Amino acid sequence: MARTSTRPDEEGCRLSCRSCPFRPESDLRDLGPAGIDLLQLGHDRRIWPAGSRVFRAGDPCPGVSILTRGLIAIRKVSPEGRSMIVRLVFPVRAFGLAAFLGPGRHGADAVVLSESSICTVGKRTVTAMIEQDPSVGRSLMNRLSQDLLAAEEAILVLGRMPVRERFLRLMLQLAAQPWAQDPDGDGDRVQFDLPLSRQDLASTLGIRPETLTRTIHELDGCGLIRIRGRRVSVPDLGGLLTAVGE
Amino acid sequence: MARTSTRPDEEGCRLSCRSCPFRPESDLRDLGPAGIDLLQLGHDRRIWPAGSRVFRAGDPCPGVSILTRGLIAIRKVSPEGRSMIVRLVFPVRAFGLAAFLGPGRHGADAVVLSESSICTVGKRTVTAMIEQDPSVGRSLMNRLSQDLLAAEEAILVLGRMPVRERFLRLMLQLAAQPWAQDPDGDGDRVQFDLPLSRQDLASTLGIRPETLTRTIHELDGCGLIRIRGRRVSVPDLGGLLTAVGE
DNA sequence: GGACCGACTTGACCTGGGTCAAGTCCGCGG
DNA sequence: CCGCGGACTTGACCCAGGTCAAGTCGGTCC
Repeated sequence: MARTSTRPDEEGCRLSCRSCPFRPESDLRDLGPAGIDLLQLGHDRRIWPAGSRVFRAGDPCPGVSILTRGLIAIRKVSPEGRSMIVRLVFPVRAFGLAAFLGPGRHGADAVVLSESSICTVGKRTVTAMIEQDPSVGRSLMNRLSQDLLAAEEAILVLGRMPVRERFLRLMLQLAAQPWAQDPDGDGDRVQFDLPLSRQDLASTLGIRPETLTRTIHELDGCGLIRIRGRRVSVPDLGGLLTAVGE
Repeated sequence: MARTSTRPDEEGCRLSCRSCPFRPESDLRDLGPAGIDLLQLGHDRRIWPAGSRVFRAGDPCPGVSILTRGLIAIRKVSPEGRSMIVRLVFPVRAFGLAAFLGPGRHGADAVVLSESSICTVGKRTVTAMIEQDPSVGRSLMNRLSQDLLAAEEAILVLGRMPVRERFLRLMLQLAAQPWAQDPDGDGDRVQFDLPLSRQDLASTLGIRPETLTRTIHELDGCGLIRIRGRRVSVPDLGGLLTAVGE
């Protein structure tokens, strides 16, 4: 795992795993006191700057990573050099699990899209924690299952829905994350800053940046969502939800 | 799990799990003698006709299924009614695993594309087998991981490759299955009958049947692959492999 | 401040694949 | 043998999104 240009995590250093505010929301929520002690010794938390790479396709997988803050892209590149972001990792999700529980080598790159704080737990520690608390193994399997179901949903969306709807669905995902603000507090309006560049947005949607610009322009016209630079405001979340058919 | 129009599997009835020719190739390969006894009591093997449905999205998941012969499509349908085959299940693979290890309900339909023989193992039996032989749990996780990696590959292919290449890749997958014949025995030529209708092929590729017809016609012209009705012949497997960039 | 550079936008144009409407083919029942 | 119906094909046309070539904008480094 490349450690280029990372620095120890100030927040992390002050926290013990026992009082870590992220763990109860994470896939390690079921860890008992003994398991937490293992985690305390066996984990490493660092801040990764935007643009850095946590691992790349083919790398051996030294353990499991958990994103506590920021945004990670899982990106695949075809032999001819065509690349696509196949999945986004939001906080507080584990990633690199398929490689850990499966073939032992990563099948894609993990790229940091916006400054992220990542907890890395070594293979040996994970195994020990699972032995200590079997429910941890179950919740990791659960995560993997959810990821597979989400990937199959993504295949449906990519294959059968026009760009405009794909884009709106992505915006809804981003609007559900911790960085989204609700100025009125009534749960209807939402505002946030895009944690991805236009290029990365386009790559996530499987389109060209030019098409993304045009799509944003078009959506701006119909008032469902407003995007100026990186600032996104959704005037009516409910309306947006019905627009994507949910 | 719907059992409409299925009949007990003649082959299956004659076989004991101990001597089952499929198990050593399956995800239950690591089962010890005690585990095999559990399987013997806790499994059910039936033949499913083409067109039948093994489960549908939302169904509770009563266990794990293993396809020993035939072909299954995992199909998702969007709320607006647009549907797509998100994955094909080939023999001898387990399916319905994500629901079993995850949320407990299926996220998609499983449709039988060509007459299939399916071994179903109840939840309780699977749990007992895993307790008996922890390596079984590991190989199921392994399967799930492989499925996720394959799904992410499918996203890349769907998002970034033209129809012609998607089609050739699908043909290569089909050519690697047990039904493919090699008339000369030199491993270069391959022949087989398509186990899917044109409609299902199109649905797997995320295109319309009309486009599929045109693509096949076009490929026929350049000699890489020959398709007459359901008969497929690949004159030069190596050439096909390099054509898709591998 | 100014020069530079990369990210983004805009416009003009093209094309892969979708859509719609006729066919044609084939298997089946009578 | 005929008539029917569903799966597949063909042709004509269209349009979403890709491509290419200029822009413009904003940030950073002297």
